[in-house]
Amino acid sequence: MTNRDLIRAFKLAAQLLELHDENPFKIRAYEGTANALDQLNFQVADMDRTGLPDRTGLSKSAAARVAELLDTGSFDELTRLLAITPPGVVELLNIKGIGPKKIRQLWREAGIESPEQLREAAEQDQISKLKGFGKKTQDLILAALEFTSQSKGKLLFPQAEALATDLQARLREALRTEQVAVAGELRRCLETIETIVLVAATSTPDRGHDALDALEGLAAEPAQCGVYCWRGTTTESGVKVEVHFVTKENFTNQLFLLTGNEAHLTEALPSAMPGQPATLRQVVKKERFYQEEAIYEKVGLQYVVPELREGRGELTLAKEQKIPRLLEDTDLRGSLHNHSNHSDGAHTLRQMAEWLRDHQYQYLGICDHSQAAHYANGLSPERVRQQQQEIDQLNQELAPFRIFKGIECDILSDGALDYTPDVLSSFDFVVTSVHSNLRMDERKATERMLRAIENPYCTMLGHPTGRLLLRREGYPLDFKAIIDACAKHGVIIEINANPWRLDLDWRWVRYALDQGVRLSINPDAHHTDGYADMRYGVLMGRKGMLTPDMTFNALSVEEVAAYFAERKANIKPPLEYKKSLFE
DNA sequence: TGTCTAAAGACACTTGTGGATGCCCACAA
Repeated sequence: MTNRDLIRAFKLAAQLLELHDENPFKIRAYEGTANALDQLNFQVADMDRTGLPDRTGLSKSAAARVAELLDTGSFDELTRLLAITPPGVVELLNIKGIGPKKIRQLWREAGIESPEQLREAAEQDQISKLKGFGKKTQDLILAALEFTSQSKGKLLFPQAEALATDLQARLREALRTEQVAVAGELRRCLETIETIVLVAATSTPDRGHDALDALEGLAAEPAQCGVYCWRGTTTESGVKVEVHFVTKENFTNQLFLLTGNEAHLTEALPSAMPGQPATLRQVVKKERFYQEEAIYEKVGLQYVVPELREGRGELTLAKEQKIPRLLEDTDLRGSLHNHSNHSDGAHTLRQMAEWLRDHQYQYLGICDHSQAAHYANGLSPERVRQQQQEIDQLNQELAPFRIFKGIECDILSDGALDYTPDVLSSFDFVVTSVHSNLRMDERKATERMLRAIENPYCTMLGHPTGRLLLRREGYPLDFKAIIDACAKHGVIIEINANPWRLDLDWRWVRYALDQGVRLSINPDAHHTDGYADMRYGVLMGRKGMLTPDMTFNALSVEEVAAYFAERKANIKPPLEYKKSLFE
């Protein structure tokens, strides 16, 4: 059981207490425990139970509940609360936009006990008639239900990858072959995965079937299966699994056919002569290959890596040998946009810096939350000053490693930044992000963001849409206008590498590059473990053909320092920005 | 629930915002 699981349990208990209208202070206490656990920089499960309160700073009874969770998977109060709540009502807690109080009312007054019943009632216009609800809330509920149902049966890339790796290992063992490969969406590194596709070379597919049928957590769908194909779903997430059994000789051809999307495989080949195969699929149907490179070579194309096989113009570029050398993990020289325990991170500045230094990176950009983000312990100007002093000291000690003074500055509702210019000018760089008022329409959201981009102190745009994949839709934006403005004002755009975000969406990367906008792979790490997410950002960049020379944090520490210094030197504060005319 | 000051009982809520509804609920990390 990870800290995440513990946090989830305490949050659930708090929500259930609220649902049952219990003591508000008790609710607070449970939320407090969840928050306290969130701040820890070690896994509670690894610790000696008797030392829990001392090491975690939790109260005795909270620590006892944590111990109970670790031992039994639940605690008394949580078990009691779950027992008196219909499972469907617990499910309602996952719907964005309605909280425990509204759910209590839906349950007690309208007898709604599941998302399905809620949908029916909303569709029949019954919800809008309840006290405290109206037409808008009803529409919001329907939209949230729709989003939740669309997210069903899908996994984030890392979750799907872990599952696929496990399946791959099991199949390798069962079939006694190394030739088991991941194909499909996962091999193309899509941000969310609906079907996990594997290809296995074997002359005994029945053994593969037996192995898969015997796996716990996997349910076969016999109607969809054949001798050479096993299909089913994972019981926990509902994500589909598809395993294709092929002969050794057909392995490469099948892997190829099961990797590229339909558009990639059926796009007319730029060089096709009459009588020759007209598409990549036809090429592979006609001839047997042992290397994917040979397939492209056969038709005079540059090799196309799997993550580019989306049918978005890559074949035309391949024809002209114009697919660039794509960004790789090892190109990154530093990590910008990370948090420390000054705001809501788990590690100290020193820990965040030393981790990067010890892993051969040259610099850290620290971007704690700005003052408006109270919920995340955002920094007041005074605390900004203290943090910057600490950074100065650390920089002396850790040189040539360098910590850049940054901030994740909230973009307020009207597009203004969250500090006065004199505070903003104290940073080396400023990442601007939206964290509040996420339900704007496209016009308003775009105007708000444009105003932030035009602000001379804005160095970089953070997670542009605010989306949380499978959990929350981002606000709509006119991306073209946003990217054009970034080009005009020299603003870098982040690819937030947190697997929940992956925002800027990779589908806009090429447009940004074409406008000359540089991108930065930012993990938004709140913990040293979070740095590992940079890998997902690199994958998204690659899907958009991001090159090392257009990646801001592929620059060396000297280049980054020079860039920040020059940009700052060019800021001419407008008259009204000055604190006093007599300065 | 948990902590504090005083020995059982008082007192404490990240916070600010927006939006929908009829005065409060949900959300941001």
